[in-house]
Amino acid sequence: MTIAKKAADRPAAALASARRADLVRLAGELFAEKGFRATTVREIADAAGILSGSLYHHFDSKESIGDEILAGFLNDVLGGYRAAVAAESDPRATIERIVHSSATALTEHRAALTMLQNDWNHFSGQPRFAYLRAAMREIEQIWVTQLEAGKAAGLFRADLDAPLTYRLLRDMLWIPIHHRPGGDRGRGPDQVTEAFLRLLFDGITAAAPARKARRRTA
Amino acid sequence: MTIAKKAADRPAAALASARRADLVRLAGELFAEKGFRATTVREIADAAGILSGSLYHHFDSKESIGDEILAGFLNDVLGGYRAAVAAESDPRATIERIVHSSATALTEHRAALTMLQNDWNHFSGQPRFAYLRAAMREIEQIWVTQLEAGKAAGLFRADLDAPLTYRLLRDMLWIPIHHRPGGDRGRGPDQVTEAFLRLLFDGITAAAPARKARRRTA
Amino acid sequence: MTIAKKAADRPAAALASARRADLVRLAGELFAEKGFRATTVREIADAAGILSGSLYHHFDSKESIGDEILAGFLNDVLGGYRAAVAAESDPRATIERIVHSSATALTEHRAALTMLQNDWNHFSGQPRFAYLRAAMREIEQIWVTQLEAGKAAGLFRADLDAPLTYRLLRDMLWIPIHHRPGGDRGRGPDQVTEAFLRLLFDGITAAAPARKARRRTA
Amino acid sequence: MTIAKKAADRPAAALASARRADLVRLAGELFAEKGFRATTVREIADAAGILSGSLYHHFDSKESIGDEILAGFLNDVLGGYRAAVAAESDPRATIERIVHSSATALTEHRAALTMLQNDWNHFSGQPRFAYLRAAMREIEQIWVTQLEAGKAAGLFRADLDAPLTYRLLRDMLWIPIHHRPGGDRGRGPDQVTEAFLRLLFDGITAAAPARKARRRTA
DNA sequence: AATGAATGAGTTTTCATTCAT
DNA sequence: CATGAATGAAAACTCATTCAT
Repeated sequence: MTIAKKAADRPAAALASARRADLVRLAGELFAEKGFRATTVREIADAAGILSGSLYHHFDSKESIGDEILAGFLNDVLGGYRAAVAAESDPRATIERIVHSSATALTEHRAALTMLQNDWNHFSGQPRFAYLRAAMREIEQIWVTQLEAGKAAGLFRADLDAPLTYRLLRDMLWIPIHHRPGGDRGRGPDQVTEAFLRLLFDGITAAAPARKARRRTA
Repeated sequence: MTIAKKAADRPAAALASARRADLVRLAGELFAEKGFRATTVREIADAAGILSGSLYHHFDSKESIGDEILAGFLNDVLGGYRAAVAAESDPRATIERIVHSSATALTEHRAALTMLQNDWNHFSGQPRFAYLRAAMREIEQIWVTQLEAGKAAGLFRADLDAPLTYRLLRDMLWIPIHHRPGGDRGRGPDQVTEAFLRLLFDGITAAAPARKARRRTA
Repeated sequence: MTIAKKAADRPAAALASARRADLVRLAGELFAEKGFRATTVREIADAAGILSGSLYHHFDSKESIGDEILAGFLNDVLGGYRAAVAAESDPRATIERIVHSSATALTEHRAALTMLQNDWNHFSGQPRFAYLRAAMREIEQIWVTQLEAGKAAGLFRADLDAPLTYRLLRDMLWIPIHHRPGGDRGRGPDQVTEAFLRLLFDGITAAAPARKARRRTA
Repeated sequence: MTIAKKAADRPAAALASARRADLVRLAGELFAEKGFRATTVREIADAAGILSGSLYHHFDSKESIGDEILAGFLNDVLGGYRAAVAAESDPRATIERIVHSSATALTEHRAALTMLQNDWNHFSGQPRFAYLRAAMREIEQIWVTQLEAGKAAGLFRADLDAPLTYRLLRDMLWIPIHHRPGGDRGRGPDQVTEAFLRLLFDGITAAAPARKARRRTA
């Protein structure tokens, strides 16, 4: 049920190596900064202090480094989504769980996000990365399901267009980590996540204390 | 005060040329589909039915085509923002104006959005595209100003973190056009815009008719 | 019915160019000398007096140069075979026609032979070169058919194993031109072809005028 | 007078090692399938279940594996040729001996043939493999001598061009084993060899019924 | 305005080989 | 004997750009 590549095709040793993990992390940092395509294997090798050809001792292509990073990320994210759904709370609680777990996954996979944002076109077209589209479909389906359930339960607005709302939300979801480290003076991921949930549930409008209507008088 | 390149830089004929405009549009469509960097000048030339070298009769570089597209877009967008602010209504009305004008600009400049999303890193680093960062700063400043004003006027929640809210919102703003044409069965740009505003102002929670309070997540 | 690639996918100009034809001929000479894989694009470019990258203005890959050479050759060869069969003479005359036309094709496509001999494994595995296998099958089938017809007509030995005989013959067929130019002092292609036909029809044994019988191999 | 490398060059242990012999056999199988150059040391190592670097404990280069295989093969083949000549029968019997011994050698050295066919250019240029050219010269010389002797004895056609006939024959000689295992339903090496000799001596033409008869009655 | 040919700097990738452990 | 990591040289290919015609 997981997305992760089977280790079978290459010697297991290659996948386990500590050096290899180092290189993936290193490459990830560069991808996070400049995007996948814009990062050359030479740059990765330079950062690792080796020659570019030497990378191919550990990976059989640049793509496979990307694969490893993306698959790991989506595995984590989907894991969080599925766990949230499996907990079987009410839709609002489920969404809260989802958002919190996403924030965690994002924090631990900084590179994957940039890669998906910058190079989505590049990856999504290749058969090798078919799982990207599949994962996106599953994520959308979970959101839409929860939003509809919330409507049915009277928790969310009855006039909510669930698929459209998901679309509107989608990119916002990626934001918490998009903040450059140190770019958000004094606000940690938790605060950002809370602000997001607050915005999602309640919007920005102040609760109308004395007025009957929520809408303004003009 | 506008961003557009001075016409003086290049032969007036070139700028006036209908062929040139055609080529920019054509290139824009390709950029919208695949991103700026991922589109080769050969592809643009192929689409135009000429050889790649011939493009350099019209433009002195691929970058300058991108420049033209982005500058035109940001000019429109900033125009809308400034007009909204100049109208001097209350913050909520101003924000509505901003969102509506953004939706219009986005519809007319499909290519620019994809370029900014996919190739932001590429452009934002170059001095030539310094105006991109400047425009983004102006846009952020206008949003933050309006959000703060709304708080001061008691329209928006007092606990709103304006800069953070803007960040959360930002990518959502780009969405309306991101929908592939025909991808949103039956929903036109207007409906999408309305849904966005509704989400922004009120969130997804149903108005609690009989309940005491709606209250937050913690 | 021909093997030649449709010109449709690339601008017709590219296929027609005189320069392009020059380059194919040039590459062919190198392939003939050293084999396809053993020849680098740099060598081809050097021979043409340009940089290796410039070759890609004319071809989209080294493989496609090989494709052009091989397809042209097989087209000629198969043309000769089909014409020989269409002439509807007796099998011996048909085989003579086939051998003569093969000798001609070989003389005009020196490179193709070396490529097929040295790099058969390389090409025959790729889907792009599926026509190679198809052509070989057709050639074999024509030979076997003619050999069987000759047996039925009493022209060829009744104990002839047609498929096996073709196998034995096959490589011999390609030889006439394989002789390095100047390597066969005084013998032109015609003499070689005649010697081949004589060997094929009569073997090397002298006609036994007065002797009783000559033995067999046990 | 043998071609085999002097054992003195490398530690006796290495030559004696059973593991080493295994590796040569293994490499040979891969060479037979894909050719020498097209087979990477990594593939050989993979097949042996070790890492590519570890091969260099047994051989000092990939070339030296090829050397071992080719030298062994040519040693066997030349041995057969020389023995056939030393038997001092008539030319026809000598040729029969040669062909039979070649067939045996080929059966036992499948890899060597593919290597010579695919990578002749690669090897024949190197000083280290000078013995290849020498062996080929000796083989040709023996054939030509036997053919000429047969002509002088009135056994072979007086108009036979001996060097040219050898050239025509040459590739056919290698065939018997070239048949993929299982590719020749029901025909073993012996049958193939007989068919070859029959073709060589008598050609494919049926004995002319009304003439005295060149051939037997069947 | 456009062609056709080329440049040149860069890209990913391949692979035999070396060597400290 | 073998590993694991690396080298280094060369391979095929990409692509924005130039320029004489």
